[in-house]
Amino acid sequence: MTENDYMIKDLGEEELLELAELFKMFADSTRIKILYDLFDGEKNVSEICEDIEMNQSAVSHQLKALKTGKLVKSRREGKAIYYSLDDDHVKTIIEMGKEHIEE
Amino acid sequence: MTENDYMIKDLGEEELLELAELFKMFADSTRIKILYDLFDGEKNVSEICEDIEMNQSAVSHQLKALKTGKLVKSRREGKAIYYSLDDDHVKTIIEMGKEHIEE
DNA sequence: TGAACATATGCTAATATATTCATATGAATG
DNA sequence: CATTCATATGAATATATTAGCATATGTTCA
Repeated sequence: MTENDYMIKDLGEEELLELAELFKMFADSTRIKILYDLFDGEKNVSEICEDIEMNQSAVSHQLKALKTGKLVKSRREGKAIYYSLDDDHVKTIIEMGKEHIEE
Repeated sequence: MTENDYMIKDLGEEELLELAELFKMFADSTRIKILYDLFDGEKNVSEICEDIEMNQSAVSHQLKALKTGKLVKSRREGKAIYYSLDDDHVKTIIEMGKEHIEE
């Protein structure tokens, strides 16, 4: 690595591990379907289950993972809980992946 | 609204599964270390092993996964085999992830 | 208060994945 | 052409992850 290299390499071990954790969120079919479903905007758990055709328990488990990973946020409205994307980067990251596979 | 509003929703089940497969490549610490190591440019297996401090077999196995996923390419030069990133999107995707975790 | 509804969670079995070890392949060299 | 060096690969083990079931929690409303 040279001093004048324009590409700045500034990720340490710790950050790379964090990155791997982040990408894990997108690396499962159920989770990526949920994220993509939320591109439309806020939805409650039942709606998500219908849209992606997965049972409630599996969806809840994955929503929890996504929430822990700070990719979605939730708010309660009566009995229902509404989830939405928590970060613009989610869309951007998926878009980048999309461009890759489209080649 | 957000900078991502222009984006169309046009991914089907099939493509979402492909996307999950793609992101799996970034979702493991060994693989992301290898990819990031290759930001510097082409390196042979021994160099990569030293850089990321993993044994040769583990690195070879993950290089194979990355090659299957079309994220790296290789060429032989004598006894050594040199690997390099096969797609500009690799850098972009990692960069997007980096921006996410930096917030 | 209790029944009905929406969601979450603990546990478990099935499955997937990563690492390591031992060995194979393939190239260079004396 | 036998040895050494670089890398790949197969098998076994260890570990992680997922989905589904059963049940718990929390909310509404009669």
